[in-house]
Amino acid sequence: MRRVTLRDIASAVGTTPATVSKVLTGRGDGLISEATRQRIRDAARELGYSPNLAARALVTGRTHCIALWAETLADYHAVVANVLMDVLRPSRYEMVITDVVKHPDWHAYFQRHAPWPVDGIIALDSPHSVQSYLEASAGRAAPVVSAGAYYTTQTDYVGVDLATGVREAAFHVAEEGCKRIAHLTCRHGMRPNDSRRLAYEQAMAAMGLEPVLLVTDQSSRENARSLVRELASTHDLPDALLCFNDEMAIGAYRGLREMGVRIPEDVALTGCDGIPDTAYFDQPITTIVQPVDELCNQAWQCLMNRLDRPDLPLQSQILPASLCIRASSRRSGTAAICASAKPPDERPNPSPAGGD
Amino acid sequence: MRRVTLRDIASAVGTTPATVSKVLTGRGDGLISEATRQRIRDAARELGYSPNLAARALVTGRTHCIALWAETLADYHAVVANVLMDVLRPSRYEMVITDVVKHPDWHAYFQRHAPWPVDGIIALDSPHSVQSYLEASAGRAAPVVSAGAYYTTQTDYVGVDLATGVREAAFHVAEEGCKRIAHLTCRHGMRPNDSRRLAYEQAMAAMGLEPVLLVTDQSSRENARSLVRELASTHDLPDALLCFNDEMAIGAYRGLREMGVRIPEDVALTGCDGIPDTAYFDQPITTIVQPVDELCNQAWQCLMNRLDRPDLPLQSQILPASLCIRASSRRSGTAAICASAKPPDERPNPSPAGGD
DNA sequence: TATGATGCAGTAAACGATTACTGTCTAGCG
DNA sequence: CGCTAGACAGTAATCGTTTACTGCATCATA
Repeated sequence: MRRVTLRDIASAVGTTPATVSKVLTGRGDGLISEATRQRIRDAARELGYSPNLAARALVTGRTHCIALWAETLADYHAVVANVLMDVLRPSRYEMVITDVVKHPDWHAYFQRHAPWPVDGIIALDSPHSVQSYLEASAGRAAPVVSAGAYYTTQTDYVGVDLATGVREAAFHVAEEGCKRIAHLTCRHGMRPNDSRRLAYEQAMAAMGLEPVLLVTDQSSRENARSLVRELASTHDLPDALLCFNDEMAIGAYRGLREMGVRIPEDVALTGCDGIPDTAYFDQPITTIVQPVDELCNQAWQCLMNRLDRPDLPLQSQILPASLCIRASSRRSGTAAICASAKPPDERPNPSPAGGD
Repeated sequence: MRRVTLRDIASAVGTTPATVSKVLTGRGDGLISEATRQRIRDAARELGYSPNLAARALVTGRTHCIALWAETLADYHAVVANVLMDVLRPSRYEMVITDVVKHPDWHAYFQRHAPWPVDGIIALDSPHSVQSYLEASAGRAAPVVSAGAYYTTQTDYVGVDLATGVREAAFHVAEEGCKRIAHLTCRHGMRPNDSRRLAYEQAMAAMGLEPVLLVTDQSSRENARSLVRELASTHDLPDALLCFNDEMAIGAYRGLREMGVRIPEDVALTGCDGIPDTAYFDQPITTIVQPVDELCNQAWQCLMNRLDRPDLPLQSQILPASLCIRASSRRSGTAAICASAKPPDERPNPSPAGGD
């Protein structure tokens, strides 16, 4: 069954596609009589018309679709993706998600996708993909807004200041009586410009403590878990573990508990990002909460601005993160100190699995 | 800077857009001389050409884009989305994600999107959206493959048999000595055709035990948590809690621990879906593991089949799930019994937050 | 009765690709 | 020399919209 087109409606009503287009896009308000408008709308409904968005995109140059670039859809990234969808919903924009990082050949990928199907891109913590993209498409690219913890001057940027949170975390565990405070990070956290590691080292220096860097290959739960198990079996554990992100904190949590290590009595534990999961453990995990709602809203607004006025100077802004102190790092008996003391997943979550 | 088009390449090489198109799409193999082909390819690279996919889609009728409909991008759904992206990657297809459920006006939504930008749709546990879609678009729709736990005869279907898992779970906790075995579910789980609840009731009947249904409004962690806390405070707890899904199990876990209830000694706990999180708790949570890889592969293949041969009869298949028994339900001292004894997130997870 | 406004709707040219056809040129053959 | 086949490339229609422009009544005004 062939799709219904403007022409079909036009001939049903006895008019032309142009008129139908004007009416259906709402651009015919002073131009087409109310009677005709009504007849066209009725016919459209009756025939089950829906526009061919490819044709529309071809002529308008807009697809009403944006891309989210993230390395994966798990964990923190999934949280962001979810919020971003909430932000987009009223806007009539769709979102295509690409795990840029996993694509074996960026250049080929960009060659194919530089122009499409998106009007713009929000790149979450993907500085290298962005750079690669900008190079590959030399000015002809859909605009990019970088978001996340990695600063860039090549695109609009909405960042989160995790460094302050990490410093606070370091001081906090010190106040709780920890002496040997380690930073559990990964290869990426070891890059020269990683703000979390730098903040950790800074804080340690300020307190006159020796920094201890524990580095895994990737920031996965399993990597953190096995590293911690190894440490525990050689009795080489620090008494505080500040983790690169919540994933690593959760892996470390499990590793410690498996080895019979008590949290926080033997080892105080903190994560970073503020994903909901951290709140549900026997000892809820202290974490640095990212302002995800704000991040998504700002990134979206920024992108819309850029689409409206492509030659604005590059914008950039940094949002604050906040340390949420929970049981995993609290040795003294003080009460919870946390921006959001309750589990952070109070975001309306309307339907159950199998729902809709 | 205007985008580069076929015409630009053509005039650079001194030929026509048609020829360029043939070469660049690989359809010019016997038709265009090798010399010309080379010149065209060089020019394309040099000018930084990338095709306008809207134009291509308009004439070919294919967008090389599919939609994933899910209610959210968290939890189990995020796991599926992630795997699906892995499945899609080699195929040169993109994925747009829509949380159909949250759209306030389905009909309006479908009116806008029925045709686009997708060649097909994979609908994860979204029976109502699918139905609504099929009605709204009467045969003119992009094909849909339903996936998940809710059976439908209106589209191709790749399902997962959770019922068997639930029965096994019920028998398992009974064997562990539980007498008062409750099912913690939500409004959706109470629908007449919910296979999990039915399986639970069946198993209870088979064992001659009284079924106890605990029902929350939605399947969220927080709902489960508060319900369980209430139960604990009125000393009305069962000694086993079979949860609708892992979300509810995790919420229940937290609720129980907050109230000082021991798992599994006081209450044995099981979840459903097999999301990685369940493996990291002090008492790792028994769960029914969905074969997500298989699910995604089959759904994708099914969709591709349908696109190739639109008038094939509807296909449907059911995949088995498997009970993964962990500490949260094991009262006797037996060893782990689990298809995958290790945490289920061994799927390559190449990069850390902030990576790329 | 000319003269513009004004209100409505049609005309036709894009947008950038794909593709069925048509055409030209050369070579080979009888 | 005439004819055909094959190799190569150009022509032009098409996909379904949007939109700048033109056209035609009708009606009020000078």
